[in-house]
Amino acid sequence: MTPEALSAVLVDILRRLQADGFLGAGELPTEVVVERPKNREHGDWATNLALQFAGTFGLKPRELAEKVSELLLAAEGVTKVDIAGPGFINVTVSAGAAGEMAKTIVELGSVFGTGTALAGQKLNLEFVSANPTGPIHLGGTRWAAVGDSLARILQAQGAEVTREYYFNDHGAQIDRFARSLLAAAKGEETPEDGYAGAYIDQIAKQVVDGTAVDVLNLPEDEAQEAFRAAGVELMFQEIRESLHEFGVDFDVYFHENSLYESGAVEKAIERLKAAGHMFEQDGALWLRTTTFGDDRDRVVLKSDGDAAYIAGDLAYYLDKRSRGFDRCIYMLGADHHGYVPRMMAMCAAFGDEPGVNLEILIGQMVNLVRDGEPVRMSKRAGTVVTMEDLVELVGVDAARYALVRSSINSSLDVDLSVLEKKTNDNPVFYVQYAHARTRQVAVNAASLGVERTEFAPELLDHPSEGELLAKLVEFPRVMAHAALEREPHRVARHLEEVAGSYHRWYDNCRVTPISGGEVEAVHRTRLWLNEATSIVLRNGLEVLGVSAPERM
RNA sequence: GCCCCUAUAGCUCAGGGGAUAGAGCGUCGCUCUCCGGAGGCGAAAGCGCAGGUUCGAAUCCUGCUAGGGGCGCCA
Repeated sequence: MTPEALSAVLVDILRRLQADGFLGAGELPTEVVVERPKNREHGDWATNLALQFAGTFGLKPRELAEKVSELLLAAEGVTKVDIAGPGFINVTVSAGAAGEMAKTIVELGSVFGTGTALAGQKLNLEFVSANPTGPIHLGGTRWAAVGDSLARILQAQGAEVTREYYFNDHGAQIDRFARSLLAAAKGEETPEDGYAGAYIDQIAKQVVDGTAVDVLNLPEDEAQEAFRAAGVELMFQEIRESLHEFGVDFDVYFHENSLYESGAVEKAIERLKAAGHMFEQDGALWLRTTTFGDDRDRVVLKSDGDAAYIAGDLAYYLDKRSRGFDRCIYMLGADHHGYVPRMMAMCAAFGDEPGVNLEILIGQMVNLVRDGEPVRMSKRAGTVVTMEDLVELVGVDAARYALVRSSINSSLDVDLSVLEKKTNDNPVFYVQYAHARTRQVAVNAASLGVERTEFAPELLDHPSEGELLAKLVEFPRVMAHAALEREPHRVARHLEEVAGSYHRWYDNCRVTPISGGEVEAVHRTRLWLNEATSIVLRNGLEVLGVSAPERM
């Protein structure tokens, strides 16, 4: 029995009580909260409906609870109903009713855990968007892991999702990057405000080697342009490759520069002018973001005529909307949170609804730690950790899992000393091991002639089976919740619980008979449960971008 | 000064207003007669402080303290 089914039964009971006159006039809920009690001894499911709705009908919670309990006890599959505390209703279902889910899950297979919570929505999810002036660092790596998993989770709820990377190949930083490359190629010192590091030397060399003309002897500005064009392209390729190795492939790599070349920036500005949201002051053109709650207005075109960074964002947002995205989700690092009010103001200035058409997720920083002591990331000290470094140290699975299993609202500490030891104290192994175990149990079962030829759910009556089933049944709700709240870490945490329940079950209930024993119905039935667990772990790991190994 | 995030076990982190606050790692015991011990069982150990709302607060609100981040005609 699923919690949804139980909820429906309870709603029906309330309706009957109202029809009978036990409940007076009042609005009935269309669904009620059915939860798994923390304490297993309280039953399989619990509902607080009596506490929630008794007041509506002028009853005491316990009065309502008792009446509901009476009727609930008659429902199919329900074996016991208790009232606890102020009015909780605890429900125990028969082993058969609970066990039935094992078969349902197996039959649903990869579909189990998907839903329709976001059906029909066309979402644009922009994440990483790291500048093409260097490799992706630890912070960007976190957004890659979280963003990609979120995309998968949103898709599993029926949303049409486009993964997008905004490529800032316009502006002063790119000029600095180009000057740095040129200086490196000439063997000169890194310019002030420039970029340094082994990768700069490498790319500089690649540009020199890959260009037909003698770039080093071109006039300064032409040489810089040559290094800009070729260097950005090389950096771009490198970033794309790193992401691909990490299991993250974007549908769209959007080039900021294209917005200027196509005239989209001017059009966006014209539109805001026409709407009366722009004004000139001190020789610059401003967007009056204070109209929409920002704490100060923002310059769009600087007094020297150059565009400020936000100019590109205006055009970019309009571009996304014109491509049919109902909702544009941006993932930004905490160092850019101050950008949120002006973005929301921009959204409103275009006549859209902030928080709906434009949604911004702020992720906190990743800190580097060594032996418990914070380490400042510094190129000079050699403590910069890139996506590639992390993958090399711990592998994609462990890296992605570690980065996705925490809420983005919390800053994350990554301990270098732990990574360097390549220890196995990462929870990903706990989950992966459970999956591998389900597969090996299946292999073993097959070799001993245990098959899923029959299914007698009432035999799944061990407490550890009830616990495991309850965890498996919760999976679709966890997935839906993760999608709606944009919180992929919930899936990882749930898998850890499933793995724990599975391990406990494994220690208590054998799928294959001990040597010499007969294969019985209970073994064949347990094989269904083993398979159901396998499916949940696999489906969950899939959306996290982590492999589900057959063996480890 | 203003804005955002955070404060939960020795460490890293979970905890959609509900019952006895959880996991991994670490520490200390126990557990292999047969499906993988990368497992299981048990123990010690915790909600920063002070108010408020509520039948009920780790969760919501206010203040304080501490930590991280941000407040450009930079990107």
